[in-house]
Amino acid sequence: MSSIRQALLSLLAREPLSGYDIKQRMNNRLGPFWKVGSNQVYPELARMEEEGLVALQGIEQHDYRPARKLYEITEAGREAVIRWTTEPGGADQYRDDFLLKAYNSWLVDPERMIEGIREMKKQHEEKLAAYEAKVAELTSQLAGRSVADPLFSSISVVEFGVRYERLYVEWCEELIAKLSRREPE
Amino acid sequence: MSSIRQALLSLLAREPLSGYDIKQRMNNRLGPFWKVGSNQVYPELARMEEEGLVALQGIEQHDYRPARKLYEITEAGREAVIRWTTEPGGADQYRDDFLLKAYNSWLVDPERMIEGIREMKKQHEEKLAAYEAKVAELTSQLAGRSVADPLFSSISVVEFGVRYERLYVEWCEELIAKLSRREPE
DNA sequence: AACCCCATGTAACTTGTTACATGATTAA
DNA sequence: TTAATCATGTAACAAGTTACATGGGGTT
Repeated sequence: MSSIRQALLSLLAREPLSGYDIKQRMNNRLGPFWKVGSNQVYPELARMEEEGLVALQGIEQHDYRPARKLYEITEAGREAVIRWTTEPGGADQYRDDFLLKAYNSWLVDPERMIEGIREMKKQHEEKLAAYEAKVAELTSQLAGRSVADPLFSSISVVEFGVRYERLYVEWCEELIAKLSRREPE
Repeated sequence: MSSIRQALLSLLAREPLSGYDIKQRMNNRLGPFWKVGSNQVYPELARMEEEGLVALQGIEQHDYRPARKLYEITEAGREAVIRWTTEPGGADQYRDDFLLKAYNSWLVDPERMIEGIREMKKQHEEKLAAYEAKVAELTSQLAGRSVADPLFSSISVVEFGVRYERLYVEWCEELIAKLSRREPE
């Protein structure tokens, strides 16, 4: 059930990682695609170690730095991810504050609203550019890979991101067009 | 900050409603677009009444039924929604469990994965049909409305839903195509 | 001098989910 | 008879957010 547990296991199924690594992948690599705090990562790793889903592979100690605890997934852990991945589940509900703001646009001065939409559009354009770059980067690494390589899965996910951001930007443009048609300066 | 508060106020800005009404609108009308439990609605309404954002308009008593408490938004409440709607905010992070499952698709037997994707696709197709019907229904009510009518805002939001579900279905189709190319029965 | 990076973790707080409780009426 | 609808609400739990704590080394 807990989605964070699944997220951690999904990353560890690919390579051994430390708690810090995991946090970085989630918060930076795929942009704000999935954010977590250290409070969620470290205790969850400890719990999963107790349950035998992950195991401490070793501790790296670089002179002055704090110890780096590398975790690897166990066979039980791998089975758990596979079970979760194949088990049927309902579609998640979509939720976005800005849609609620759009729902209130009738209450607000159109010019003001347009400003806000433009700002939101800009943010999604930036994400779009980042995802597009990521797809290009990953695709260039594709040469000579087996068809069962994790890279194929990664690309599909980032491609979703590209489409999503594209949709968002287009929708913003239409909203702006509708509102300006109504209120010609 | 609290998004439920904003959601309640956004609905009450259009018409007086009871807690039960609000729950219905969120959970049924726009499908699982925004789900809430009674535990969130009723206490939040009480809190907002204390703070003067909403006011009890009256209590309906239909013979045997439990009393129905109708709330209306106050001037302070309306100002609060407008303030929130126009204030700048960062893009929400997108989060969907099924994307994480797709990220794990390399781990899993392609045929099994395809089954799961088909099931997910079906669910999104149903949502798509529901949103499309909703857009048609709302559009037919448009005749003779003022350009500042809440209906225009509603349509924009549901249109987002249509596009989103469309994107999701298309992405599922591509995923299936990619996986079957790899594993011809 | 002030801040960011690495790397671990804890504490306090706010949200959201699931289940329960009441109780009459109506539809399967 | 079983379940659903209306209508309010509470209790217990799970998940997520923000802030804090440590501490040396590097960057501006």
